[in-house]
Amino acid sequence: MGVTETREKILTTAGKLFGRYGFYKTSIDEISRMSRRAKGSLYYHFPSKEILFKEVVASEMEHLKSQLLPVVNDFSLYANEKLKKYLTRRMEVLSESENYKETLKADFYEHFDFIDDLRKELDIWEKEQLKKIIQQGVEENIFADMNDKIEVMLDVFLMVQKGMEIPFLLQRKFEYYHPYFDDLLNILIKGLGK
Amino acid sequence: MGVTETREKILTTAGKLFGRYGFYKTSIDEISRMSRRAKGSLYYHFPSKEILFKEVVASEMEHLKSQLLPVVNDFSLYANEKLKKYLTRRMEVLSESENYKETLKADFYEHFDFIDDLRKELDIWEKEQLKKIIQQGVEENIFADMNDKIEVMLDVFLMVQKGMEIPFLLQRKFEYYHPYFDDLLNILIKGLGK
DNA sequence: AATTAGACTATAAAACAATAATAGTCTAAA
DNA sequence: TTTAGACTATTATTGTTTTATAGTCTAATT
Repeated sequence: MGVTETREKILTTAGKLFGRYGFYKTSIDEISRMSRRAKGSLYYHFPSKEILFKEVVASEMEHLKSQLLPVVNDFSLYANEKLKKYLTRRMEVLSESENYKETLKADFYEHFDFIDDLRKELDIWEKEQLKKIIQQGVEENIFADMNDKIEVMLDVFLMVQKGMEIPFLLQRKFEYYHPYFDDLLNILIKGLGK
Repeated sequence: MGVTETREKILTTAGKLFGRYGFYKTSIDEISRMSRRAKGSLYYHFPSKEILFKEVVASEMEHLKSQLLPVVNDFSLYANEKLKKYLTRRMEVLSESENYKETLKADFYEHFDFIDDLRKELDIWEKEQLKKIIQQGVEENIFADMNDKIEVMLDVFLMVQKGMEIPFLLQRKFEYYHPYFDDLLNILIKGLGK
């Protein structure tokens, strides 16, 4: 039994339990029992329940990145198609990311502030990717050049994304609005156009 | 003391209390006490606490409409400016509508289904107004004609609006994002453009 | 160095029962 | 149409006891 194996087992079990029952309704003893590892083992690898949860969320965020990166780096796509694909894929992946959703829910009534730095990190990463796409679009002469306004616009973009997360991910309206989502993106992309 | 006077007094007092303490933390006895009307009087005018609250919300919605209608009917404005003014005014008015916000909060954990029909009514009204503005823009040759797609686009519009309500109205990000809101609207309007 | 079982503690949550608050009704009077 | 106030059935609240939980520690095992 290697070190990585135990750590990984704990992490995936915790991911499933937290994802299903939420942070508060999942106990360390339960994770220990279900992963078939001693409690001491959990605390050998993770100093606290919060940090364990944080790592679970972090791995979901890594998964999101791993799904988005190929889109960003696919240079057979024009910037407008790329942006559309990016945003669609993003929602698809997040709609399966139970623990990310859990943090959204929590945000509403209690707020897990121990997750804040992860969120900020993801925001920065996403802004970088979106910036690349928009700059590609400017070079391809399909997006208007916003010069110094680009940073502000990226903030607006993230805000809109976040605004949609609650109805889409928590109120399960993504499936319902999926057919219209395409039209919304078309408007957005046209709005960015030259 | 006329009939209308008592009804009105109860309604405004209830509006203030519900707006400040929420539906559950405001009691009928409190409303009775603060409005200086007997409990029997409340029940003479309003058959239940729920319906009283509903009327309070309804009056906030009427206020919103009264603020938006002059914008819609101001034909000195081009459709793009009009749409921008409409959406900005909408957020401004709603950010002061404490009981509307209360229903948003409730939507999240308990959901007041006795308010659903009011919401649906407002949605229909808003779609009508937005439709007028968009059609005006098409006639003015500044918005692209979306023909049969217009109904779908209106749904998308409402969805985006609702998506923004939570961060804007509940998480008080409206003030923070206010300077960027303008840029967002510019993109949206350009996206609708010819 | 990594893992285990299990005892242990301080704190937080659940369960329960007693008490108070509340929505809604009713009456008799003004 | 409005009032004061008594009344009831149902919910909340409060305080107390019991149980569950996060986190620690140890001694043994691999």
